[in-house]
Amino acid sequence: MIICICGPTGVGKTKLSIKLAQKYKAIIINADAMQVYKGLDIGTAKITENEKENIPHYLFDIKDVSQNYTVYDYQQDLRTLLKKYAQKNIIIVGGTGLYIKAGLYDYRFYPQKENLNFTNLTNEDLYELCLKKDPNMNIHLNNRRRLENFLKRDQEEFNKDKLLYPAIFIGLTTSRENLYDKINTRVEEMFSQGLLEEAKYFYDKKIYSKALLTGIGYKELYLYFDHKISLEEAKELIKKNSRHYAKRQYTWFNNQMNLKWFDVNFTNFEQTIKEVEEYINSKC
RNA sequence: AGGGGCGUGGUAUAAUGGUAGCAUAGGAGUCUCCAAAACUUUUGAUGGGAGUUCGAUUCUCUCCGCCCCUG
Repeated sequence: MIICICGPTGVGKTKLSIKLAQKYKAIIINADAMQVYKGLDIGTAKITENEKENIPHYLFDIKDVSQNYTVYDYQQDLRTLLKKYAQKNIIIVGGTGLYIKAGLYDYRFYPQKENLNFTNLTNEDLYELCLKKDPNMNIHLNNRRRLENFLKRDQEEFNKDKLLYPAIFIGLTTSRENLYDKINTRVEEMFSQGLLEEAKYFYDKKIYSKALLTGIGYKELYLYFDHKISLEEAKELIKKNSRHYAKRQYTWFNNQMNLKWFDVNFTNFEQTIKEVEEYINSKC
């Protein structure tokens, strides 16, 4: 049995994953694009060793921050584990919708042509080339990254909505107001737990990798260390970027995946667990 | 209390006696390897009332609110 726990950042996915793993004697697999990196602990709200309750956790801390990790890598890693532990109960938990979908659904990745150079071409040029390649492509003119990717890859048709690994999809949610409140509080907590020092460690080592320049909580502090913004501004920016991120997560989960949503009861989490368990039991 | 100044979307601002603009926050969306990413789209405003005027957010009066100075 595969249970997949989704939802926006800060809603309580990790907590639920432990409870369900205990109940179903399951292993836990990470589905968060940033928690794969070693050392990004406080800023990614990664589960601590103590909190793991001796439950086996996979795909956490598997990469050095200076390494790049992509959705393609994740798909491979996840599927390897799904095969290896096919006889076990598995809980996949994380907020990176694309990773989850690419892993469980029929996504196919093909090698890209590295010899192409688009630097002399305008967006309009790229757009024309894309249309020539496929008149039905629907990438927006301004989305240069996607246009370039589209030209770098030749791919067969496939059905991205075909589920290869049947799973029970659980979505945790709460009111937007409540969630934004949680996010703001959590950022404050991260700072009191030492987020600043965590980021400074990598900054002092002059590591400017993808993980640190795109990870929320790190990229903003890098701006602070570079004296581009104040600490207070960095903190507010982290909160704002987290809110934006949560919003995009909702858009993805609502429109790209089919989840069973559960409204989290923060004052009585046991109640939420009970509801989720009842749903899982009804599905198997 | 007296004198002066200022009130424009949630916030910060622009402009005008004739369709109130921009940014940001907020909402919605797209989605095949940077996804904690990239991109698209959109709801909101002239403090209240009265007057002058064909027409007032703009000019006048008044009330309310905020700020500064004096006491």
